[in-house]
Amino acid sequence: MSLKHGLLGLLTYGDMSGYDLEKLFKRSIGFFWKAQISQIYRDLHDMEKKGWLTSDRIIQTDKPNKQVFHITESGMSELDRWLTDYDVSGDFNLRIGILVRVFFSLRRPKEELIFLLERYRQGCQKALNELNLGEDAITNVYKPNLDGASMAKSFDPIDCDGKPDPDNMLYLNAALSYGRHYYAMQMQWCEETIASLKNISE
Amino acid sequence: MSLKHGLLGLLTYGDMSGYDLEKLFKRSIGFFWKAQISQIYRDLHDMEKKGWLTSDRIIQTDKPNKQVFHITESGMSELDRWLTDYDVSGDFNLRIGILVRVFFSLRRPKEELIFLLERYRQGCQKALNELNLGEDAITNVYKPNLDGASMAKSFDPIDCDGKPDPDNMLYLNAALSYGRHYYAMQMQWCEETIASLKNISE
DNA sequence: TGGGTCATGTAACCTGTTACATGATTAG
DNA sequence: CTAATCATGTAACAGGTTACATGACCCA
Repeated sequence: MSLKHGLLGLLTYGDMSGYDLEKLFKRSIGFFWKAQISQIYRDLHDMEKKGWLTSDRIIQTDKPNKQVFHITESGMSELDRWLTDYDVSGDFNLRIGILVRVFFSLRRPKEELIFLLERYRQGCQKALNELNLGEDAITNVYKPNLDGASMAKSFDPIDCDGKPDPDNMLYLNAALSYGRHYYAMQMQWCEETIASLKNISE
Repeated sequence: MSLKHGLLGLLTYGDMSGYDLEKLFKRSIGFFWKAQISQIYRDLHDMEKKGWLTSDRIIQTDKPNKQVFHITESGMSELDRWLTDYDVSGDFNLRIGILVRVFFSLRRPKEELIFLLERYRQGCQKALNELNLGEDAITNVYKPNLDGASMAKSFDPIDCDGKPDPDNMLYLNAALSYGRHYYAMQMQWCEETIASLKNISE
């Protein structure tokens, strides 16, 4: 379980609607956890039923009305419970689809796998570029597109004087650093594997 | 979707029961895709309904009876369709729980995260050891514990003369190589992150 | 006598995906 | 005129997890 906890975490920075959350999610946790907007809405309503959130319906005339969620004491303690009890063993239940594909490659021509790995490498490169863009956006005087109450000002790791919050940046950097390691590792693996496939087929 | 395709792939090596498949799965694809036995049974029955498999009930007197599954032409073509159409984009829908945990670490004492990362590093070390043990078992005249009809002889990447099948080993090695890269990368990331956390707190 | 292996599964649940629907406003 | 953005969701489905149940045999 974790989309719920991701959303709880983001809601500690301020009250937001599902729509706001999705955008913030994409620019932050989204680099290592993909979420569908439909699931965000569902989980928000689930969490409201559990008492982890409350919500207010904001009437707007120029735009559609919005439902703004607020984390409760109970939600806060659930978040802290999750953080404290976090069990790493679940992280070793891997599901790396590409390796299943590689494993059964004897059934297909070698060129097909080389082509596939080339596409995979490109995908990694693209993801790495997006990660670096996201990092730039955050570290270089990044400002979320606030429109008053809707977006949490305090999410911004840069404080009011324009200086980064060193602790928040530390954790953000740790996560981004994983991303860089991860994609670089995979690109290297692709290149090595492609090379070994080409050696054999010559 | 992919447990089904993993099972289809293994069944190309020979007819097996759900129980046999689970053991074989653990020693092969299991290094990069974890499966529950209950799901294996369910998916086998689903696939039989779809016509990808047929099954025979084998009556045994000393042991419980078993249901042995056989891949059909239709199952073979589904496997090949999946191999050919494999879409890498799904592999970039990451869900790396530990990074969500790291991202919200400002809410918890630093020591807690250091402790968590230390456990994570140990988990990687353990997974890496298991991978190496598995590799040894396969490359050094590995023989699956065959008991006649139940286990597929042809799964063994070592042929009848005791020499490895070079092509099959190539794909197996590519997958194992990913595993080594993957765990080594994560261990390095843990060490770097722990070091940076300790620097700050001093 | 107790625990492990053999061998099968069911049921409830949780999580995530895909496709669809509505309808106004705004920018190119 | 068209596409995007704002803002909300529902329904059906696919995939994975957890807990439970049965019952015999074998080994220490």
